[in-house]
Amino acid sequence: MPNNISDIIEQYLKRILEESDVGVVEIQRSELAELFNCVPSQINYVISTRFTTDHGYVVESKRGGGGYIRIREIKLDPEHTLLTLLRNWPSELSQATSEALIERLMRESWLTKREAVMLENMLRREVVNVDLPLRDRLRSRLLYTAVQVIATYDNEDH
Amino acid sequence: MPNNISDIIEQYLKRILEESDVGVVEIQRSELAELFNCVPSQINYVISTRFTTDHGYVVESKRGGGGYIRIREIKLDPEHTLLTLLRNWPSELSQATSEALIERLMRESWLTKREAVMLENMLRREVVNVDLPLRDRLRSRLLYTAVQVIATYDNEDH
DNA sequence: TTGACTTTGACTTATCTTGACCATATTATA
DNA sequence: TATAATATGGTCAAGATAAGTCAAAGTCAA
Repeated sequence: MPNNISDIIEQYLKRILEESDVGVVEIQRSELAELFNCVPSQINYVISTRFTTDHGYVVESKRGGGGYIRIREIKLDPEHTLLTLLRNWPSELSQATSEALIERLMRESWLTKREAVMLENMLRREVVNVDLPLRDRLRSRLLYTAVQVIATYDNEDH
Repeated sequence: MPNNISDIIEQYLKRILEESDVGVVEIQRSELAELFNCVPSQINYVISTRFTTDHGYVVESKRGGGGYIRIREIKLDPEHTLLTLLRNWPSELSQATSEALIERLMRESWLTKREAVMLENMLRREVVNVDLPLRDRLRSRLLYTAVQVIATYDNEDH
């Protein structure tokens, strides 16, 4: 069915991702581009259109010698709790709302008690003390990033 | 996974450091360079990017005949580590410095791996995306708060 | 023929590698 | 003992490597 390079690269990456049973794939942009005879930035296009958090992936990368692009799958529970949460993430978060969210995540065992306390304190307005509405946007990005991490990294302590 | 010589040399040195249970490793620059087939100054690069005081290491060296480079891992007094750290907290923190600090706290078991990854990601400039120098001040406050929590909240790991 | 999606490439940023030249300590020699 | 030779390590800037951004151009279906 795939009739363009982007679709082909997408399928390729998803196949590799399935074969790696840890849900992580690491590639070199230029290498992959060469494999599919396209310009390197095409890889960025594929990633930014098909491997977003909406799609259930988190991407990291490093430039320079020995650089890479790493794609991780978001871990799914039956309810797709974290994926759903990330998909509908609000662009602004008040302190009260973020605290409620953190409490909920802790109740559902996504966060340890200590992580929850840490996040709650970090997101207090005295700490994130920039002017509104920037503050609420910043708080949103911070917690979003934290949730992204718990969605992709296993916590060996629990 | 390390795809470049610098990472490999870093891992090598850290392994040697662990094996030597006094937390000290002494090398000869040219010898090490030869071992990894690189120019001697590459060793300096590795040290200056991965074994700084922020990372929790002290490096001494001597030139001339019988010269050496000695890397010492500095473990702070377990009783007062975090309090001392908090007392001398810098008002601004770059991304590189905060990453070094987080890595160090993890090495000394003050942070779990997941907490460390979470904090590192939250403190990235793309996330804390306000203009400098505000960004570095904000990063400082955020990490300060996190460390404060792990200092007061003695979790099950300690 | 318009609009969404894809492809391309010029330019930017980040990180690592290399080498020429510099500084300092030890050892040999006058 | 002074000085020269040798043996190390240090600095820094240029070059190499690799990913990111963005906008212009191309494609294709409705």
